[in-house]
Amino acid sequence: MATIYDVAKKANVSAMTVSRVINNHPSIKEETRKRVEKAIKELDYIPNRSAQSLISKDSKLLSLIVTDVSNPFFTSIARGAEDKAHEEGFQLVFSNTDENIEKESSYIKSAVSRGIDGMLLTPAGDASTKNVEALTRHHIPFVLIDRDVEAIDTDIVIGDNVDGTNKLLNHLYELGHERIGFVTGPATVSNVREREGAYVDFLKKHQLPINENWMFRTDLRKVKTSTYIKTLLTMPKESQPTAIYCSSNFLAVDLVNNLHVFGIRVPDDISVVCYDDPHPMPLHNSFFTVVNQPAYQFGYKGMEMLINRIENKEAKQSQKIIYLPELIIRRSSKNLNYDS
Amino acid sequence: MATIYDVAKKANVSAMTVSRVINNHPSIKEETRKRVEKAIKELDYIPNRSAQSLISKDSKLLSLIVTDVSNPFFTSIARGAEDKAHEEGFQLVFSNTDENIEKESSYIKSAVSRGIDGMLLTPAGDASTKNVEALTRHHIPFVLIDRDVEAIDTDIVIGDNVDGTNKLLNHLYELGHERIGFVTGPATVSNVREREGAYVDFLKKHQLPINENWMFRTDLRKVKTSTYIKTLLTMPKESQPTAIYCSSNFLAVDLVNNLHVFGIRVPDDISVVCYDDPHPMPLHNSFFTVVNQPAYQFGYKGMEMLINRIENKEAKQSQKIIYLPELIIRRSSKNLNYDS
DNA sequence: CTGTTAGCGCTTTCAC
DNA sequence: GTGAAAGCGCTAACAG
Repeated sequence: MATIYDVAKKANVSAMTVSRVINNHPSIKEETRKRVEKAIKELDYIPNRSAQSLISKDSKLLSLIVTDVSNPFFTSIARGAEDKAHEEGFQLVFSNTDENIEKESSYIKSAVSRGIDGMLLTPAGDASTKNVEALTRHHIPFVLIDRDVEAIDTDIVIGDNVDGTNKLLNHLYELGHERIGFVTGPATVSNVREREGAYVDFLKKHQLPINENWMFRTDLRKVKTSTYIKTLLTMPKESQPTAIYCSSNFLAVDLVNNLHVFGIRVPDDISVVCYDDPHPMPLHNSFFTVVNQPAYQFGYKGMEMLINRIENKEAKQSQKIIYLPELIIRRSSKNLNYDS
Repeated sequence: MATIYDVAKKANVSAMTVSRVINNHPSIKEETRKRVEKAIKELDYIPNRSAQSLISKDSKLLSLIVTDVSNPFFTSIARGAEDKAHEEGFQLVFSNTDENIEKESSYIKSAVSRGIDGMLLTPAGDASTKNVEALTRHHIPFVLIDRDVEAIDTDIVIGDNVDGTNKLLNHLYELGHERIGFVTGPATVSNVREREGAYVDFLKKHQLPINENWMFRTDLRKVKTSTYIKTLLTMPKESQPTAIYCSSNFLAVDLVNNLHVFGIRVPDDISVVCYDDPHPMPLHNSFFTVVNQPAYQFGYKGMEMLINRIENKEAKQSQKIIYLPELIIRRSSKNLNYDS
């Protein structure tokens, strides 16, 4: 509650001198600084950032928007982002859009009104383009994470979806799987599209059967894989897929749980692999065969680029950082070659 | 970049009128409001929250401090807290203390300087008392989550550590375990202390052996359970514990991974159970037998109490909400009774 | 090395 | 119903 004037009065100096002490201005006599610091401590004075921001136009506040922190993938991104932000003296406001464009829009607006210095964003979908305009109009730098959006020109940290898909499918293929299903999200999300494209390409390249009924597209929020399973069960055994590729960890968990409900065992009856580890603290006996992305790095590196943009105001070439995912073979995928 | 004056000029009214429109003040002629809203839209005007906060003394900004969002337990707390905050029109700044009192102190200071309206805090330890003083001095309401700190009088959401410990130990006891080890964190954390106390009480009550060497206390951040395992291995097989109770999920994961390195199988050679689920999206075949707390509720309810405190400024009786944990029996605990 | 003045963008208070 | 003046807490720009 104490203001800079209270400190000034107590230390017998002007407010300006107190301000200089707070901001470590060099030209302050040692003795004066001591006196001011004493007053600050005695009054328990903490500078008011709102007042500071009003003048300096910077807030040392950053915004992090993801679709859902509960997802271990985004949790790690958040942690990486916060670590880097903290190193550089920034703080992070975080929000979950739940894949909802309107929610995203309102979060972006309130971030702008907060005077944030920059934003790290996992766009909810292609429609994010118009939401992001609010940032460009207000000259607020931002960096995209995990998902690209056409027509948005800025730095981005992203995974190689073709590489990841190939690693996963190749693994299944080597294990003898030929009928491979695909469970995925809405096509308005770039990495969903890319994974889907890579999936189709892989099947074609290896002349594996492509079956519309083996593919299932669901809302990333209200996952309903049981519908999918029911469809599969209408097919004769020999035309059901022997493996399913899920384009996200949430989907895979839901799928495996539902398969279990139907009495279908993984991997004995069917193999399931997915993108992004559902196990945030991998155990030696973790279940899922996955292709894992360096999520912490996504956040950390993205934040680094963001802060860079903030501190070097001049317009510069946009960078795209592409991380390659890593295949982790575990227990959810079964080798068909040794089937008796 | 447009200010309230730009809007005022464009709409041919005073800044005051614009302010009234923004804040939905009733006494504004419909036609004026329309005109102002049009100008706002055209100029893409977004009110400056710093300027607003400077006057109104509220920021609609809340602070959430946990030790580490990466831990699924805290991830859920964060998600619950953010959901409630969003419902009530608040935004959340989040920080990780990594169990570090100094980091906590600096985060609290910068939260105060931001003019946050309140704070949700998982205290790093008993020493948090002095950090929290900064909040009381500045009349900033706060609510504690998951860990109690003596001499801090405020609302708190917490789990019943005695109940949880008993559920876990009782489960082991029924399975025939009598030599039960304990891996835990620093005694400066309230729930660590309570779980430890309950552990000792349980053993005494059931006249089970208490062995100093079966107990291991480690730093919650740099977990080194391999030291512990080495100690156990120096003992003859028949005086090694048959089960180990870990007071947190991180500890259990580290322990099981290290046991595996030493060629000790869980649960075949030794059972391991723990507090708080390490599996954020539980699978039907998840590994750990745990006692699980409603982490999302911790965050949601804590936020509810916090906002309540903020909006009813008068001092009121502190509330303590105690949630009972739920025992989830899975595969990491083995029944000794049917041992051949 | 330190102080004075003015003003950041907004809202409170009082007029009209 | 609307506006003018003053000031929230701070710092940039100048003075001394």
